[in-house]
Amino acid sequence: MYSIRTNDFDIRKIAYSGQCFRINRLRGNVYSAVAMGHYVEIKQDGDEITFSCSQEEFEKIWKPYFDLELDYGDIVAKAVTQFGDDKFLMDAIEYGRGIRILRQDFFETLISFVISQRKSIRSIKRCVETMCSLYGERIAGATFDFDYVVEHDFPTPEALCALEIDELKECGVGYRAEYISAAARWYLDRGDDYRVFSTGYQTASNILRSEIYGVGIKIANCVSLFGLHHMCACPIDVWMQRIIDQYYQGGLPKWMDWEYAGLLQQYCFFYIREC
DNA sequence: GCCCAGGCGTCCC
DNA sequence: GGGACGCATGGG
Repeated sequence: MYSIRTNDFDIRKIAYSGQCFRINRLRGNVYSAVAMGHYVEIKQDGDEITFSCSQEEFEKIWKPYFDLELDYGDIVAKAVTQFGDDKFLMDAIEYGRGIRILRQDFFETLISFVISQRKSIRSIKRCVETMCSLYGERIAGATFDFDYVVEHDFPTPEALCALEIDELKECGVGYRAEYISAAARWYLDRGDDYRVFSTGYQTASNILRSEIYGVGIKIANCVSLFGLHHMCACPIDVWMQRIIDQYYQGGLPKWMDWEYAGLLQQYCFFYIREC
């Protein structure tokens, strides 16, 4: 086990923030997470966060995954300075305090958000979990109570690419099976190209949107934000559109041009869904 | 039965 | 470029 103390971290809000689909509440203040080929449990008591893994694994895997090098308090302070007159945004930030933008695996993020279209978060989670248990490699990790539990990693691009459409449909993804297959093939053929990873938001987003069948503007923005950590990417889904219509009279708020618009978007998304 | 869910491709203008 | 429409599936 390894513990840290930090503000601006709330595992409950992160788990329900809709950016990741494999963090789940186990009981009370204990959550499980599967990412980057690892399983971990996380317990939060106030500002004390305990991970069911070694310090080495924390430093290598979970510290970057939860973006713990970045000072979110500093970003929020800047947002308050610049957009303090935006009442809705200030309320959303206060409510969502503790949410972070995770540094998730690119391929997992791509496939997960291809699945996400016209689905509820609950339904996305079920599809992703089924896909992992059917086609993902087995991994082992430690819990708080036992030193060994078996889980499944997210499937590799090779694994998904090799599947028939009907096999993908066994995960409950419906018509998105064709999109998943196309995205996996794209990744194997061209995705590991430096173009996508070593370029800025605008270029990366355009590549994703124009080259991958089934990826439009919204999913390209989700992948840019959650899979490439371009913090200016600001996905607009039905919930964000609702906010724009109800609180901004249909016009885009000023903060959406900001370099951390994606983080602010996440606060707003979480706020409007829970309130 | 109906409507909705972290949308997109296609068709048509 | 923008608007209408169909799309698989599960939950309320």
